[in-house]
This record gives sequence, C-alpha cells and structure tokens, in this order.
Amino acid sequence: MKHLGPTIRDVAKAAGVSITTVSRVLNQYTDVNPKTRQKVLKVVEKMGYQPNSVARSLVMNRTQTVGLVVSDLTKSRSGHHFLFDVLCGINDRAQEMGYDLVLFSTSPTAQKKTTYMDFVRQRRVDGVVMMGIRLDDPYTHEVVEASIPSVLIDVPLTSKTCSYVASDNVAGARIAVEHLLSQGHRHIGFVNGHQQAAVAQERLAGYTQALAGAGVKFISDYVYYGNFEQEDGAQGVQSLKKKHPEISAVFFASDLMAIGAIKYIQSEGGQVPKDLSIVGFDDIALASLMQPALTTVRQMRYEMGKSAVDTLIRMLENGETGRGVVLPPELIVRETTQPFTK
Amino acid sequence: MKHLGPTIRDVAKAAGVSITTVSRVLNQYTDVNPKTRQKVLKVVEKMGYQPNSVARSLVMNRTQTVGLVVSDLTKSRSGHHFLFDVLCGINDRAQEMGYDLVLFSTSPTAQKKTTYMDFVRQRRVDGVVMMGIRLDDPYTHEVVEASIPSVLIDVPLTSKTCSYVASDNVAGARIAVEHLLSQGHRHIGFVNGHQQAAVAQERLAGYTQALAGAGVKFISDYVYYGNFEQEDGAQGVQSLKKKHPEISAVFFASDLMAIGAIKYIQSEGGQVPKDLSIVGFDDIALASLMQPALTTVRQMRYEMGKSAVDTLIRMLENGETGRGVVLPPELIVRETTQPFTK
DNA sequence: CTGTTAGCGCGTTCAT
DNA sequence: ATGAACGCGCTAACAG
Repeated sequence: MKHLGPTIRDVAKAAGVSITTVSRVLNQYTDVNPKTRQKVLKVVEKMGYQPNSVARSLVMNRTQTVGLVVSDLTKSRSGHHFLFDVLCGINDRAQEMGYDLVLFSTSPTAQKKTTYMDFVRQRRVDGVVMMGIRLDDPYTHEVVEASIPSVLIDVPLTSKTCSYVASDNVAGARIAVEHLLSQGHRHIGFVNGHQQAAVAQERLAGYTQALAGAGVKFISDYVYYGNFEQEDGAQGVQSLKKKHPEISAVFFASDLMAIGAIKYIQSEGGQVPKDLSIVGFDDIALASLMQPALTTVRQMRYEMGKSAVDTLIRMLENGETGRGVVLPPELIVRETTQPFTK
Repeated sequence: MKHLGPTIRDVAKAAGVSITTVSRVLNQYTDVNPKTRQKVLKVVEKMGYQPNSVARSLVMNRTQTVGLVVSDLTKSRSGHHFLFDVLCGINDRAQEMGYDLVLFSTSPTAQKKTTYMDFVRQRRVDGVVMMGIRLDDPYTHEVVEASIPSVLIDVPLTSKTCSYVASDNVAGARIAVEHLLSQGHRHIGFVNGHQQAAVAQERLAGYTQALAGAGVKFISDYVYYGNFEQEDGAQGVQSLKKKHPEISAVFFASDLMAIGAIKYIQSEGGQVPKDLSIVGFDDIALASLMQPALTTVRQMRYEMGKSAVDTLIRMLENGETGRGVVLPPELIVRETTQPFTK
C-alpha cells in the first residue's frame, strides 16, 4: 500500500517549476504565465496526477464533505421509502456542487455516548444534513447550537448555523382532511405518528384547522398515535372503529400506516373505500400500486434533498444564516376515498 | 470558521508532556507510564479533544473510509428497493468496523470522463464497494484491475484485489421455475432483465436448467428482455402472451416487473393467478402487500451489504485476495401461483 | 510572474 | 518511559 500516484512534487520536478507554481495552475490562479501553465498542465495530464484531497483538506481546514446523519437508518422500516428519495436528492446536488457525502447513522443510545460536536469534529465534515431525527433525540438541540452549519429535514428549528427543509405539513394535512370533508364526511379519525416527530405535531394542527374551517367539532379521542409503521395503521383503525363506529373516514400520517389499515380492513372482510374512506401521507411507490390505489398527500422528497444541500452550501459558502425552507405538498386523489353515504 | 477544538499540541501542553506521548496514549501504546497515561487521558477528557482524522489520514496514508459507488443511483427506480437494504447492511457493518462510508453515484457518461483510478485516488478511500453496475460500464473492468481493494455486488468477477458478493442467481431462478413446473406448468415464459446485467445471465441459466431438469424444451422465444422496471414487466407479458398464448406461467427477473405484469393483466380484466401464474425475484416490500401477494425469490439484501464490507475489510486489513461470496436465495410462495389447469 | 519558507495536525523513527 | 525532529502533500504569505 504505497503511493498510488505522483504527488505535486513529482509534477513540479518533471515540469521544471516549483511546487507553488503547480499549485497555482491547479487552483485557477490567474497570475501565471500561459506558457508555464500549459507546460504544467501537460505534465499533469501525462503523469495522471490527482491532487491528494486529504492533504488539501488539512491545510485548508475544509474537507468539501457533507455528513448525512440519519437516526436509526436500519430500524425505521417506515423511513425507507421517504429517506431514499431524499438521499438521492442530497447525493445528486452534493455531487453537482463538488462535495462528497459521508453517511452516518446514529441511534439515541449512540447519541448519549458521543456528543454531536465530538462526532462532527472527528469526521471533519464541513456541514451536516440530518434526517429521521426526533424532537427528543439528544442531537436535535446540540445541532442547532453547534458552530458548524447544518440542515434538518422535517424538524422546524433554526439558529444562526442551522436551517431546515420540510414539507408544509400543516397544509398537507389540511388539504387531506378538507378533501374528506368535501365528500361529506363529518366523523374523521386521524392516525398520527408518534408525538416526538415534528411532522406529527404539524399534521395534527392541519387536521384541527380543517375541521375548524368546516365547523366540525374536534374530538381528541378521534386521534390515535402510532409510529408510522404498517402495524400501527392496522391497530389505529381497529381501535378507532371499535370506540367510535360512527367514523367514516380516516386520515393517516403515513402511507405505510394507511396501507396497514387497508390490509387490516380487507382481512376482516371489509372494503375500502366503501366501508371507510382513507387518505395517506407521502405518496410512496406502493401507494399507486395498492388495490385500491391510495389517495394521499405527496411530498417532494427528492426536492427536499436538493434543497437541503443548497441551503447548507449557502451557509457554508456565503455565510448565510439559518432559515426555513417549506415545500408544498400535493393532494393525489386515487381510489380510497368516496363520498359519505349514510 | 477556525479551530473547532484543541489539537494534540494543546493537550500536550496542558498535560505537561510531549506531543509524542499524547499520541502514544491515544494509540494504545503500552510503553507509557500508567500515571502519565492517566494524566493525559484526564486532560483529553477535560478539553474534549478529538483527534483530527484528516491529519491522521495524511500521515498514515489511510482514510478509514470506504467508498460506495452506485451506477445511476437516482435513475434506476427499480434499484431502490434492492439498493437501500444493501446500503443499510454496508453502512451498519462499516460503522461497526470503524470505517466511514462515502457515497458516490456514477453514470456511464461520467465514467468516460474520469477513470476509476483517478476517481479513487482523488477521494483517497481505502476500498470500494460497487453496486448497480453493468457489465459494459467502463468501471467494471477497471475495478478488477485496480490496485485498491474492491467488492462488487452482483457481478461475479474476481482478481487479486477484487471480490464479489451476490445471490446464487442460478439457484434462485431454478427454484422459481421448478416451483412452477411442480405445479404442472409446461409453457413457462421468462421476462428477464437487460443482458448487461450479470444477474440476468445467471437467472437465464437457472431458468434453462430447471426446464432441462424437467425435460421441458427450452424455447428461446419464451424469453423477453426488459430493464427490471415495472413497464417492462407489462410489456413483457403482453408480448409473450400475444405470441405464445399457450404460456400459463411467467417468471420475472424482478418483483417490479412482476408487479407491472400483474397490474397490466388486471387492467385487461384478467386475473392472477387464474389466468397466469407469476413468480418474481427479490421479495421487495411491495411483494407481500400486493393483491394478490406475490410469490417470489427472496434475496438476503441486508446480509449482502454486511458481507461486502466484511470481505472488503479482510482484503484491506489481512491482505486477503479476491474471492466470491454467494448467498442463498429462498422461494417465498404466496398467492400468484397456482397449479396448471387445462 | 515565480520560487522560498512556513506551517496544517499528527504518527514515527531515533536518541536519551 | 519520554522527547526532538522529521515528513505526509498541499496552500499561502512573502519576497524577489
């Protein structure tokens, strides 16, 4: 495992110039003789020289690297569908902007052992994008106070060095529920995510707003808290329908829960939307493939990823301070909702 | 944006020892006085010192980083379901072993511009895991000849520095087709992936083996080549059934294609498995949620990821040479297959 | 325009 | 058991 290639010194020697000069042409400095530049460039080309980014990072004190930290990447099966698209957006944009992407997953337990700043300092990433994080994760608040720029996905917190990117979850939930209301439903259940998810709180707000807008009374017992997973959806409807048989429609905070619910209803011999109208949230790939196809609220996942990197880089390179970016959701009406019939 | 923390020098000063000594205790050297060690450790603790991994990488000429290069990460929608789980496995194991994971996506065009070795040398990763790569991607053969260790996912090539991890695709296809045969089907179509996918070639082999084993004649016109995507599945059955109405069962090289086919058949008023028995490949999450639930061949995706990292690290740290790791697939019988009825 | 000189933070001989 | 000195490959003043 020795040298994998020539160093800047080898190039300098071969070109008959100093190291500095080589460095200059490589870094687009203008004050270098065109002829020298050509000569150097030719040697670089011939030797197949590639600058050692580690050495450069050391001296520049910048790694051109962004860290993507995900909480419990593996465990949250629900997350996959959402995370992957965001990841793609992040990766694509980072690459475009000349940054490398380093992936980390943390768990709440790991977060107790290593502080966020230790974590970041050790890795020397220039900035961080965090996703899948809960409000009560230890890192959450460390991040906003950290001195290194960060962007949170789906957690609306900002500071001088911390921005966020999220869907407009309030609006998303509202249009979902308004859709149900417009179809005549008046007893609308809500299977939410866990309370430590910022999005869950926002979607609850959207739910109540929609009800209020239609003059329908909010009944807190119509709200069930799950964990975004399929099983939670099944349990959610089951619980809701048992206690409140008058419920004719349910809004779910994730497609996966909605799907779990549909499966459950079907397994009990029921039919969707005949027996219950259902709206999900996310528009994951499965949504359109379900039988019946799921009516849901689409999030711009890929764009969230891109936007996160854009925001991060603006803080990194232009010194901008933290801000929030909110992306619009979109109602996708498919087959799991139908007008209320007594 | 200057110092984010103390350097080894600060620690040395504060502890009243030399840099060397600090370095020694940090790197588990034994020849250091227990009392000095304690003193240093205490200072390290108190100052919250974190070694600068960049500096260490420079001097050690190792980055403790593995690169994950994926071909067309974003574009291959079919890949998501497969890639993500593998990614999780890779990430988890890399983290366990103390390596960071850097994510890259390449495209065939990008591969024409930058050679693989340039790519790797620039990033200074210690090793590479590649996935989603085609046999005709430029990188494919550069990788096996490269001087830095690598592991290919799903491409059975080895060299001194290159290993691979894959499912036993021949066996997987064989058990799928044997299942169909055992149900009495004799006219079995095969919607394969594109020919530049190693797995496609292998699955074809498994398909023909199974037929041969049952004394059923192989008809090359029963094989359709798609691109692993949903649409390809729909087109595949359509084409196959039109030309060969006698076909009573079809094996698909990906679940997504199988699902596309089911959707197509249903949209035409047909029924699965009554009108056509179907077996997929992968066992993605959708498979069990489909209506009817998809019979398929499960791949150990997460384990493939873990295994890839294990293999890579054995080459990296023990100097082992390239080898192949083949994981067993498993037939998951669900609802899309039924015995042949005249 | 170009070369010389200093480091960046750390691991590593080689003395002591 | 410990420290001084050197160098990893590169960028950035500072002369000329």
